[in-house]
Amino acid sequence: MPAAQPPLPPPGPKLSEFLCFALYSASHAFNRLYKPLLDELGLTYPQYLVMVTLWERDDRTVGEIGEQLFLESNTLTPLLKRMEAAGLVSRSRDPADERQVRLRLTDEGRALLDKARHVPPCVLEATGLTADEARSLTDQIGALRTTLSR
Amino acid sequence: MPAAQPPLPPPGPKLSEFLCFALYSASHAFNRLYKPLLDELGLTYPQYLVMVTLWERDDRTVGEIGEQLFLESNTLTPLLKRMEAAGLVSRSRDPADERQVRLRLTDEGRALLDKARHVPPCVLEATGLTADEARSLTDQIGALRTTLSR
DNA sequence: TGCGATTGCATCGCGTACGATTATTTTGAG
DNA sequence: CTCAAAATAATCGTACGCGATGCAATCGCA
Repeated sequence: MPAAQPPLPPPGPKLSEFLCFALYSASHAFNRLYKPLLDELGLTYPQYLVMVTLWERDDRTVGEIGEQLFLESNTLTPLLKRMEAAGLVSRSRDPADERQVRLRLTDEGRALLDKARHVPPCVLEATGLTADEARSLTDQIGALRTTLSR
Repeated sequence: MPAAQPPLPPPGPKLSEFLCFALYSASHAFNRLYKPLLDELGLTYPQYLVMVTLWERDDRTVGEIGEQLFLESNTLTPLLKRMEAAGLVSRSRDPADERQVRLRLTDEGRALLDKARHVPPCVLEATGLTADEARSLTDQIGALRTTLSR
């Protein structure tokens, strides 16, 4: 009769199988890739995301930007102040509703768009994906985020 | 003859099409999902990842853990000190190579595995994905991370 | 109209991330 | 065997994220 299996503790989960860890580590890998590109623009990665939202549509409130980026004012306020100090945006209370702060691109902030145009193709190339593959993955992950935040 | 197109500035990239932003925001969404689950264990998310690596194999150096998690000692050292203060791990110089610090689970740290077993299935359920779908997405993103970090 | 509830932003504290630097130990070429 | 180079953590400064809380402006309902 074969020896009984030793009562090894059941194994824990394997790190490599964690979807959350794949996202976490890939997100950091993207950050490291962006760093040198954004250093040339004087932006951090979250600051770059704010610029993208403002290049899409200018004159937004803190809340609107936060809705786009899934961030709260406790993160955005200091970040936006640094961007204001860097001369990229202006922050001013909305006269029609003094609770709101409106963000507007300065001329310098608007001009940065042209210097930033090479970034997305450069990043896409580093992913080694075709545009279609990247879009598909982006959509899958976007759908996942929507499911998670419920 | 049709009017000439007005010389609108070419549009910037759309945030929703950014793969990096999908990863970034989904990663944060996972963090928010994990928070209440890990609060019960007294862990933060990166600390949980460290525990997962140690549950897989105990008695690792800071560098080995960093290799698994893609983190450096500047991030890990303070994090591990907090885990030591919480009584989950011990930190001690390797007598055979005094440069290295070896991390070992305490009894309490080992015991936490059982309290943590419900977390992965709970998270998988929140993703709304089947195990196969989750595995496929994990593999795609893992491959992407490998490509990016080169 | 008055006033409590809500909204929108700011502040504070803690815990990551990470570039740059430092200190200590080990390695290895000559 | 020696000493410069490499390896390994730790330290420091800056910038996120975010829970908790504070504060002023607005809203809504009696």
